[in-house]
Amino acid sequence: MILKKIKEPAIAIRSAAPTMIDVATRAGVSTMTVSRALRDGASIAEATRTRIMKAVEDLGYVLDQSAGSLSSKRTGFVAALIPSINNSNFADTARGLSDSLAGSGLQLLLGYTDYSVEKEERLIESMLRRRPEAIVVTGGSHTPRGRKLLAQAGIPVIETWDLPKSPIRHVVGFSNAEASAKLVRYLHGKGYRKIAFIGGTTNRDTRGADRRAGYEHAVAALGLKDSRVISFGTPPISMKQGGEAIARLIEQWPEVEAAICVSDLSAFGALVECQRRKWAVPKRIAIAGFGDFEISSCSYPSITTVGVHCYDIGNSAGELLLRAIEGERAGRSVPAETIITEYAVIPREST
Amino acid sequence: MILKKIKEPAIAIRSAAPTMIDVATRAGVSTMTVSRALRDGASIAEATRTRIMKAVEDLGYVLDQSAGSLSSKRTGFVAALIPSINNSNFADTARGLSDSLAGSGLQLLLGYTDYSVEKEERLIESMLRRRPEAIVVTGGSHTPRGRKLLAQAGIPVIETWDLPKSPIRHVVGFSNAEASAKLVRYLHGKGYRKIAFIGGTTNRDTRGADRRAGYEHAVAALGLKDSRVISFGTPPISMKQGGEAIARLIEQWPEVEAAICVSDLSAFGALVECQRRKWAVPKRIAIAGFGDFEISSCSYPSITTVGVHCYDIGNSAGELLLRAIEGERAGRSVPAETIITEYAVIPREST
DNA sequence: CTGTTAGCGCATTCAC
DNA sequence: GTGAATGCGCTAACAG
Repeated sequence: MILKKIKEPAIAIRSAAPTMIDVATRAGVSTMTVSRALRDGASIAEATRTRIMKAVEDLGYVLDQSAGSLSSKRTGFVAALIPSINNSNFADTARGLSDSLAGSGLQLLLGYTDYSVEKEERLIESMLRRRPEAIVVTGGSHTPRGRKLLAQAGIPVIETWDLPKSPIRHVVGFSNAEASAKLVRYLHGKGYRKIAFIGGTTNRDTRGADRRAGYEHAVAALGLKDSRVISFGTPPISMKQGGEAIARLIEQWPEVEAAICVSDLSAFGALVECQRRKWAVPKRIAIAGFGDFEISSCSYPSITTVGVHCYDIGNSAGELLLRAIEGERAGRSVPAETIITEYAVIPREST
Repeated sequence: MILKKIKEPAIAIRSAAPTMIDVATRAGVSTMTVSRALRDGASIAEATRTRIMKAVEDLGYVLDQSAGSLSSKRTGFVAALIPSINNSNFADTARGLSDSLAGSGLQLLLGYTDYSVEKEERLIESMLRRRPEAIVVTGGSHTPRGRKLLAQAGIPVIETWDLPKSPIRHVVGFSNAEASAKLVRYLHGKGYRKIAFIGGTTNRDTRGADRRAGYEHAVAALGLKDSRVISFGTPPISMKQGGEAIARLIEQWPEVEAAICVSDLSAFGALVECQRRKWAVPKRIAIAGFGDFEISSCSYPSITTVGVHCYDIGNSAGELLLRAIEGERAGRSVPAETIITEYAVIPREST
């Protein structure tokens, strides 16, 4: 893995970083004036400000925000927990969140739970130690202690990507079960009757589990007698696993006409496996995914999926959170809000 | 005249979060003892500790780390800047970094530059305000001020994903130009002579620019007279753009035999476009990518690429940074280190 | 527009 | 094993 290491001699250790006092002394003002000059919006004589900025420049001074936030009781942090940083859906949500925070002076503290509520609990605690001004979590499933920590944190809490039965406070999400059911009904409308579901073995990915539940519910509601569920591995689900799963599926239920995969990544893996085995898609078997990843629009054939507006989930959460923070600051009581984001079946070539 | 502020009794309804004083009072000890109990390794009577923990539990107390770090001068932050959170290569690096930090008590402060050195400069400054104990950046290109900020920060600086000519301090990376050249030589060895390069129009993505430079250098060195470069769009490069680019390539230089794409994502887009247009890959045209994304091993045909150990870059950076932090704490002078990570051409079906 | 005073909540340092 | 005094670097609140 590591090819070679090159070491160079060390240089002298530098002296302690300059503080605001150093800047104030050099500019011949008080620290308070420096503090004002460094924020925008404060009324400062232009000459004073230039003098201060010069001192800042000369000394290479950088404001210490941890000290500032101790005093102002505003850390400028917003915490967000997502299951995985390597999943482009959640990465999009993080981007949407980050974008809506840009300009507010709030910085995102990102953590990933690896689809584990235990790891989430630990992360919640370590995040709260940083005194974030709001916290965004993925999903509505938490450990009892995690839930308690969130509820007692005294900051806006937003659960995303789901519609929890008893939300902690705010929610930005959609029903994964309903979205999945909608996909089943779409396939049914296209004439497919023997529809299977491919997902993970565990319920660690609660959204995946909800999608499976939605599938089973819809299949039953449509009077399609048998539900066919193939389970494979633990999240994060990979393309490769999707390929293995579809092979197992066809082996187990050769009559199957369509397969819904828990995400586009596994759908793509399934699609490619079909191509390798010369099973025509959608003729021999139709394939649908979930999430509208870039790959499902780019593959050949392109993959039918459910578009879930990942970016918007993050973006709306960010805006909601800004409103909530501002409201609490102004002493207003902020009502709990649930924002239901849109989703839509996107028909493509694979079905 | 003296204004007297009367403090409300502790029994008052307090919406404010409990502090260590509250815990200490409740447990009948001093704050110092609480502080010790909350860290591991301190010598505390077991009975005292249990009493304190009970008080913590009862009050729902959570340590305030921003206050702690002001006093201890250790924030527990490590800053990392990556170009994009939506690129699985950089997400892998972030994961590697985060994993190597787990257990050290250090928390990752992630920022993404959107491939812009100007945005990077702003991020460097806002990160430094948080007084991270080390900072990891992607690449060796920075604005002059960004570079100066990094150099003067007084903390370990690690540049990754590249081998800068004059590094700021530590480096964990590889030569993108050489890796790209190696891919050219591999294709040459397979008999290809008319080799093209597909990349972005700008030099914003400096790693992409290096790969193009490496391509041109290798093509010249091998005596392949013409270099064929197709440029499209700005980073982040998408699959779709790869598809458009290959169409333009074939139109412009119909004789072309092989195309190297700046990343696997554009390579995949190119591959799919060829399939749509019934251009056999690799028969009509061979395609190679860069980065060994999951998709290049999963697609059909699978895509020849350069594997670059993204996770290891982050992981090694994390370990290096832990050594450096520990060294500086111990007063040792830490020599500048350059860790060159491996890369390898991974031959697959597309060439 | 600028300065003074008084903490923010914790950990360091030294006592005991 | 525990406590008291002190200050980290900054900003709120007020005075001028």
